[in-house]
Amino acid sequence: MDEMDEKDAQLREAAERLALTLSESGMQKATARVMTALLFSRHETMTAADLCQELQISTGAVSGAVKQLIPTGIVERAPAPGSRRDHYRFREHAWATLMGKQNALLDSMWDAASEGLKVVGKDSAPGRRLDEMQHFYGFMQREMAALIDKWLEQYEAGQD
Amino acid sequence: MDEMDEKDAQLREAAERLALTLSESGMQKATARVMTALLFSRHETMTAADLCQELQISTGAVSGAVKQLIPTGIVERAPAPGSRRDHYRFREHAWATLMGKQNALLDSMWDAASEGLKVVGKDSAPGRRLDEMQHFYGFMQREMAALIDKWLEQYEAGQD
DNA sequence: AACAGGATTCAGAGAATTTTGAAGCCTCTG
DNA sequence: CAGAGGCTTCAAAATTCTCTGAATCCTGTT
Repeated sequence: MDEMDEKDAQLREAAERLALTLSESGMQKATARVMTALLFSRHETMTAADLCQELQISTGAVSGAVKQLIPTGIVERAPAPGSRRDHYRFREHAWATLMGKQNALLDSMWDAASEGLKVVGKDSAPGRRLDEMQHFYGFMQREMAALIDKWLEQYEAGQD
Repeated sequence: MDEMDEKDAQLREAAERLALTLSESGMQKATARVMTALLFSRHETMTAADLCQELQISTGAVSGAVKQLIPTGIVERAPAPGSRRDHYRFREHAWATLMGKQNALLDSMWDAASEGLKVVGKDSAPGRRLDEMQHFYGFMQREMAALIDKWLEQYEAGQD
């Protein structure tokens, strides 16, 4: 029965492909690989040792990746009675959390525009550009937050 | 009258700060600096030489940055009758365009989830995670596109 | 309280990405 | 159609980022 093995290989491959995409958009490679390994894993949770083995990276790399992943809310430590090892798990609603965090960038953009407008006033060339920018990011900030809530609601409702 | 100079300095500083933020979220540093220089510039347009001087980078770096910025729709070549140099300009509605492009990432996420679900089925551990993921990104794809349209409409209306 | 298993840290090696600078190319101009 | 100006390209240099692996720290067990 190596049909299972083949499926596992496909799963791991899909995980690696996504990790590559994510690292191309700025995420650290080891971090992305740990994240997708947990996402595509057959297991409910994985230990640092599991991750080392599966990804062929050092314990230090795993530790660093986890350190980034936990505060962003994508991964969490799972209780594992009777085990001294930490068990990690992909967190439920991680995507909503992740997108919410990205809104911090929207804030930065708004702030930057605002900063510029303190100096120049809307009737100048940079003023016009910054005014549009501020308008855009102000709008996005508000609407994105609402959108995430809307998704959560909708998803929870669908789960019944 | 060095009040002007001081304001210029503040403007450039704000530009550099934003460039730094952007480079921290994955954009190439020179690219980010060119972009913010154009955004915060007092001038309507800038030439490659202007950018070299202001940012203290090589012509090659400017050329490379522009090469990235133009296809993404953030910057455009501006007609400049009587000048042999190319003039670059921050594009109107660049933000909406930019965010639209980022939706390509949402597509990738949806695809990755879909890929995994082809292998495992929703009743497994990875299946449940991937199902939520697919649901989330499918939702976001649709709603984000709508949101950008809504902003454009609203902004155009406000301009009258 | 000493030990053992495991997580974390961090300096240094190594890899990958960026930038430079100069050569080459293209396009206007006279 | 020769020359000048300016843009692009690209190999090499520089910088930056990332990973490793060993030392250290922490925590629960005997």
